[in-house]
Amino acid sequence: MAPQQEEDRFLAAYDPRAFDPIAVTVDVVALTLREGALHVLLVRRGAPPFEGAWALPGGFVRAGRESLGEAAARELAEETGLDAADGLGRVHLEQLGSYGRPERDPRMHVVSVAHLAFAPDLPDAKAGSDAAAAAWISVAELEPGWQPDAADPRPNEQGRWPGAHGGGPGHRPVAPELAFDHAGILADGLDRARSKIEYTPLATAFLGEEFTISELRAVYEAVWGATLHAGNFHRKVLSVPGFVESTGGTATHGSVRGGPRARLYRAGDARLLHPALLRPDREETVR
Amino acid sequence: MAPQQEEDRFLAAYDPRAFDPIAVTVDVVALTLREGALHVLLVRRGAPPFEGAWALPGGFVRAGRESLGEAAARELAEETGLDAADGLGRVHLEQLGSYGRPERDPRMHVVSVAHLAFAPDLPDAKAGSDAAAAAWISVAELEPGWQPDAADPRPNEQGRWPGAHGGGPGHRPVAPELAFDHAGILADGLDRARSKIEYTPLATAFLGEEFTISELRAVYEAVWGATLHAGNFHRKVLSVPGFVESTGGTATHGSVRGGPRARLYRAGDARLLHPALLRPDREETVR
DNA sequence: GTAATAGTGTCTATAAGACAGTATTTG
DNA sequence: CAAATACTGTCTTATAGACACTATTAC
Repeated sequence: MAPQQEEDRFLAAYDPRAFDPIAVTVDVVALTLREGALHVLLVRRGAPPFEGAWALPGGFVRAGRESLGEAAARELAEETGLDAADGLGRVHLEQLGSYGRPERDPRMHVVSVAHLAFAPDLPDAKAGSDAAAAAWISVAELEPGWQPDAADPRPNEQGRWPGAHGGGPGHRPVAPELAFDHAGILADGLDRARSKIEYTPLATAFLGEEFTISELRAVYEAVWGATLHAGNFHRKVLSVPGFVESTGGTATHGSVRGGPRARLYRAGDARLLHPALLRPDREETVR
Repeated sequence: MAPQQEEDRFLAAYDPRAFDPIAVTVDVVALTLREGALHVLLVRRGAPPFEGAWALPGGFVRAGRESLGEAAARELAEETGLDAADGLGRVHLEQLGSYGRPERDPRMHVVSVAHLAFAPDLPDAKAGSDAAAAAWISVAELEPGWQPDAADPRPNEQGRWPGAHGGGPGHRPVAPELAFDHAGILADGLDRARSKIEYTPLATAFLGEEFTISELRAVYEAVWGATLHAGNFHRKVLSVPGFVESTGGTATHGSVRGGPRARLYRAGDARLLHPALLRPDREETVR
């Protein structure tokens, strides 16, 4: 190590302020199900850099005043309009990872601590103070390897691009570039979500307090982009201890297209699923 | 949101420097096997705060000059004496998570991006510039719920506490408090390591280029603190595609206490294990 | 020789998936 | 009534673990 660097380090041990500053932000990959398809919360940036581009919601951590998780919950609340009282408590929020390449923000070195959130269907997003717009965007339209007929998500009138990046009605809009390195963060978040529901009961975080097994299966199908066998899924879920517990009730209606009224369940007390629900068809893509 | 805070945010969108600074550090939970037992690299702090206490190796990220992973690799190299040339390349290094409670460092708000490293048996550690000492410390002596006879690690002459926190020869020293929140980071790192070797082939990162199945089993036994069935483990490892591949060679000697010469293997090309090697006995501790 | 180990065979319990079948509801 | 769905039964295959057995090496 060069002598100058050693001197730097020595000083820093006594006063970290001797270093050039690095800004710390939190970003949130917030996922929800709308119209049977997986959606992510995005904001349109109202200021440079990347003004006008879509980005993950996030912002600077308030030094000395909040932890990383608190900052992420605050940013999420600002964009969703939720507060702790009316449902933020039902949202699952976990840390995803930190992103700190020096050139990832043109202004200065910014380290972003990304978080991942699973939310039940929420009302339309509303822009926070520094965003021009906020919206739930269909993940299928954002992913490069999008396969339009995988899992057959119902055509959604809701999830269209609000405004920008045109494409008249009926046209599939071109997936936009996300600001900064947010495309990579989103990809990591989707990876994490897809594997996390394998071995934890967090798929239930996408649903209301009470749900049917079919609704739970719809979560897995939307997140994984795969069709699951209804009968085997049903038995499997009920056989994993602590995954779900019966409420004793039944749904008030059958399905839209017929069928008996399904029984209702709530999330159980397990934190990990034993045995896990493994994704189908991953053997060869993995090596 | 209060008007003053909105104003803060508006300005920050244009100039992040308007915020109070947060320092960014990296810390490394570096694990290795010595004398058949899991060890972690610790340093004795040579400067306040927590001067004289043991801590994870780490330091400040150099603003604008390195990514988080590069900073972690640099800090690890400084304490282990390795450089990219002579073996740092064989060390597995991944991000563990970030820790940012405002009060975790008494000097100022410091966000630490913790990393996790798996290393083959390395030479004795040597203190970096700002540490009074560095040493590989037996993990068993650091964990609260330590069970002295679990997995029967051989009594190690090497892993004793060098100096501090006395305890004469033959006495088990009291586990010391780690500086900052490093005890929690270490616990998270051990959790991650224990689950990561279930579904990835990273246990091989603790071994040399060539190894026997028994050496690989010793890694699992040391990390999990459990005894595994030799015969079933052997067959299981060979049955997972891409986990290990034969080199064609055999060990030059049998085991210390007899037995045939074992065949040699190297790490295969799989990145995930299918099916995974599940830890025994976790059903009820998990809920 | 004795003891420990490497590697393999076999049996059982469990789990996953394919498939079928019954009862219930919508339209 | 026709069609879709909720849920259960059954069969086949893959896997995990218990146990046993042989061959090989150290001392």
